[in-house]
Amino acid sequence: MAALNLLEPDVTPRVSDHIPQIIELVQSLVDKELAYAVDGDVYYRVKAFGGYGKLSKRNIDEMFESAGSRIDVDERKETPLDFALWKAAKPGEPSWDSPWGAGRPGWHIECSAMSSTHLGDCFDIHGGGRDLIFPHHENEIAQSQGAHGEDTFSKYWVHNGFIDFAGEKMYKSLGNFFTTREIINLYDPESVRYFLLTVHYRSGLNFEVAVSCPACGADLDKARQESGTCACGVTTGREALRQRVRFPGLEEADDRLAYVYKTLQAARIFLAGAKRPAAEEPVLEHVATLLADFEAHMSNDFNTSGALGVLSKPLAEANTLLASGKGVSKAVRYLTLEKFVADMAVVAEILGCFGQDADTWLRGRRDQKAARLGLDRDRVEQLVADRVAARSAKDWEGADRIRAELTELGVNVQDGPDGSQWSFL
RNA sequence: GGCGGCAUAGCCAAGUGGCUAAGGCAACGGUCUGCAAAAUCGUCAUCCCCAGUUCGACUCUGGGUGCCGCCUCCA
Repeated sequence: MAALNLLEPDVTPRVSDHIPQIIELVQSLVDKELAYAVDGDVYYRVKAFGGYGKLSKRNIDEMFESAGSRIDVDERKETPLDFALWKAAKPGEPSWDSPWGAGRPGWHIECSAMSSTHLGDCFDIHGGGRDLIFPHHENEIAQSQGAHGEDTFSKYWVHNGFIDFAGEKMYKSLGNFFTTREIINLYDPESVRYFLLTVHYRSGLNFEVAVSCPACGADLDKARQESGTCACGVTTGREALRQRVRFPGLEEADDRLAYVYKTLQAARIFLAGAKRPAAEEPVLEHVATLLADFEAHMSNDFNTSGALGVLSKPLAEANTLLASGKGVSKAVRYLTLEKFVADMAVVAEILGCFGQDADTWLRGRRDQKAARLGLDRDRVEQLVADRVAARSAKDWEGADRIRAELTELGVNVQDGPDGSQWSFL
C-alpha cells in the first residue's frame, strides 16, 4: 500500500472487538420491531423498513415475488428477503453469549456497528466495490437507519469498478491474476497509480496483457497465450510465460509520467537559472486556468480522468515556453513557468502523482531499466563521452558511428544545449 | 430467469439536449535538430441497432443486441 502512495487507515477495527456494540444494535432493532428472533437467530424484517432497495434501485415488491426462486428459503423467516443479524452458534464455531443465546454476528451487522462506533451515526462517504451494493450495502442501510433514523449513515456512496486482466477472463496458461507485488516489481508503482487514475473510479479497468515467446520473441495473440504455443512451434509453461508478460497500458502510463517529470524538471532548471521579474504580469492562458480546471473535474465525483486530461494544454504550453522565449516577454515566461510548477505541486498533492523529485524519479527509472536489461552502464557512459568529443571536433561520421553502436544497445542519445543525455529507445 | 450498470475514433478514455464531442497512445504531415531523439504544431469520430419525445438527441423514453456485476453463509 505504501508503495502505491496510499495512506494508512486511522483505524482497522475487528469484528471480534465489537461484539457488545453489535448485540446492542441488534437489540435496538428488535425493540423497534425491525427484527425478530427465531430459535436463537435474529432476522431483519425487511418489509418493515420502507427504504429498502433505494441504494440498489431494486423494486422490493418484485423482489418479494421472485426471491427464493433460485434458492431454498429458510422457512422460519417471515419473508425470503429477511436477512440474519445474529446466528445461533453451530458446534465448533466461535460464539459469544447474547440475549438470544450463544451465537455469532450476521454478515452485514458488523459494518453498521463498527461504523457508528468509530465514525458516529452519520458520516460522509462509504466506499466499496460495486458488487457490494446488493445486498451488503443495502442491508447496512436498513440496519443503521433502522436503528439511528432515516437521516443517518453515509451521505455519499463511492462504488468502484473492477480490474480485469486481458479483458473478460485470464488465460489458463497464465493464471488468473497478477498481484500488486508482481506488477510493481515490473513497473514503477507511481505508474500503476497513474494508470489507475486514467479511468473514472466507477468504470472497470482492463490491464491489457502482452506476452512474447521466450524462444523467438514474437508476441503471442490471445489464442496462443491460451495454449502457450508459439507459431515457431515452441510451447512454454505457465511460469516461464509469466516471466514474459508486459502490460502495455502501464508502459504508456509510465511514458506519460516521464513526460510530466521531464517537463517539471526542465521548468525548475529554467527557474533556477533565471531572475524573477520585479513586476507581476498575467501568465499564459492554459497555465492560468490549470488549477481551476483540474479542481472542477475533481469536484465532479472525483473525475480523475477528466482532471488528468486538462493537464495536457498547460503541459504543452510550459514545454513551448521552455523551448523558446519567442513571442513572450521575459517576465511572462518566468511567471508562467513559476505558476506552472507551483500549481502542479498542488495537483501532485491531490493525486499522489508527480510529487517526487523529478531528477530522482527520472534517474531511478533509467537505472532500474538498465539493471533489468543488464546494460553495461560504464560502456554506455564511455560511448556517450566519446561521441561528445567527436561532435565537438565536428567529426559527424564518428558521432554517427557511435550513435549506431548505442542504438544496438537499445540506447538513445539526445543532444541538447546542456550536453548529451542518454535514455532508452 | 430477475435486478442493476455499461456500450464514444485503430486502441485507451472524458463529456454535453442545440456552440469546435476533452485528453492520451498509434498513424500521417510540418517546425526544430549536423543526423537523431525529445519538444511542439496540424490532420484523424457524429457517439452499438431500431422506434419514439423534442424546433433540435450522442445526451431523454421504449424495445433489441453485446459485455460486466448482483441475486449462492464472501464481507
